[in-house]
Amino acid sequence: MPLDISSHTGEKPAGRIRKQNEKLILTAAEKEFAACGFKGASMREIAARAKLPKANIHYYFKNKLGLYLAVLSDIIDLWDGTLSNLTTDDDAAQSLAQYLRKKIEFSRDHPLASRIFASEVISGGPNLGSYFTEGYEAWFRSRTAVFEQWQQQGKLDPNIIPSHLIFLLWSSTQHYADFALQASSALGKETLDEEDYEQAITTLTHIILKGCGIVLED
Amino acid sequence: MPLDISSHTGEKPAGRIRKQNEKLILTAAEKEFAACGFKGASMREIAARAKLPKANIHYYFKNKLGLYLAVLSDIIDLWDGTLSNLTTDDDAAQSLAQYLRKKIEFSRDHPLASRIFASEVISGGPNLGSYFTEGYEAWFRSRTAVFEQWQQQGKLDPNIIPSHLIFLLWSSTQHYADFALQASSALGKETLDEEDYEQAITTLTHIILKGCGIVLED
DNA sequence: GTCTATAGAGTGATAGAC
DNA sequence: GTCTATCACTCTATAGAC
Repeated sequence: MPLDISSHTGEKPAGRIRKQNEKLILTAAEKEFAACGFKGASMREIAARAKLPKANIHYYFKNKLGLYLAVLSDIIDLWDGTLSNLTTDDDAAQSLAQYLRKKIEFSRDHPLASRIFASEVISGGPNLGSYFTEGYEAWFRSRTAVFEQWQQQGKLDPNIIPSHLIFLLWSSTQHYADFALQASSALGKETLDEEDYEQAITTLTHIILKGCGIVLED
Repeated sequence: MPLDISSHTGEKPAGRIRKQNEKLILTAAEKEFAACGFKGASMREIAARAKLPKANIHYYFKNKLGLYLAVLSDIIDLWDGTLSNLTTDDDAAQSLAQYLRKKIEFSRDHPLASRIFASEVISGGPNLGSYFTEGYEAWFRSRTAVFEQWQQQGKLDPNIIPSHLIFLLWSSTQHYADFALQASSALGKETLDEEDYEQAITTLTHIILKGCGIVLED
């Protein structure tokens, strides 16, 4: 049971209950949206998963889209702060290796988040609003710029097209969340275990760093 | 208009109409299932896309699941015959390069198929029946065996774990179908063009072959 | 083979008692 | 803040006229 810190933060008990229930609902919604997509998800099922009456969901969240966007924005917040952290100053080898590890650990620890985002993009992003239109290209260019500088400094194979390298970093790591069912089935397991994730990190890091003409000293 | 060959094949005109309508419905269903997932898709919308009355869909296909499975089995048929074609006899460099090209061209030419399969796996594969359970592990092992033989013959870096290399081949190529929206947005385009796909093939081939310790002579 | 009309279950959302 | 009861709508699927 978590420690009650409401008397220290000045929150009303009511606010505490609100946060608890919102958390319950968000967790339930995450599972349902990951399993069924936005259109396929049902508020009835979310309520059942949260073990709350259906009307309570509508008390805390305006409607289905509002709940979905709340889940999705949490996910996008998590997304930021990984690739955005890459800067030119960093050591190319260390940076790439760390990025691959972080993303695979993210796939292991937040598979539902990754799947909801993937479902949304696959279905054409009808609920992403202006996420991909406003400033996305500019942000992406600031990311490719880091790789271009590394290329100019001779730290990265100049034959590689940075944008496609980024797509490779994304796809190869997210795969362990989105296609975990296929991967575990292929390996003859119920779920991927710690060793599988470590082997994924090792193999991906090896192939991509070597393929990019980078040597990681240990 | 396609040439009428029914008098040569012995098909009844009725059979011809059946095939035409089934094709219309399957094409419409493919778009709808890719955009909404299985649960989110609606037979009403599929009928509208096919420009047929809703009841006609049920005349040609038993129910929603039957139609979905028809679409999905077409997709899985397409899937086979790519990785399955890899054999030990082949030249490792040529084989991998060809595989990457084939899969990216597949992502370009059949993005909807890739997305439907991805949606199904992401949502936990509730409609895949025994696809992942019966013989899938054995089939996958026969695929990793090819890479292991290459390793024993010194054609492939022994540090690489074959199963994770296969996951990398899958993920990096399918990404161009499933995440086409994100990729095109990042590049500031409406859709990916021929040059993008060529650059994807070039970059992926370069990184993966070099990363695997394989040199592709041209 | 085609298509209208509709049954019957499930959907998101809300009013109103507690 | 909670939750039952219900509304209006959409869903899949089918019966039955043409």
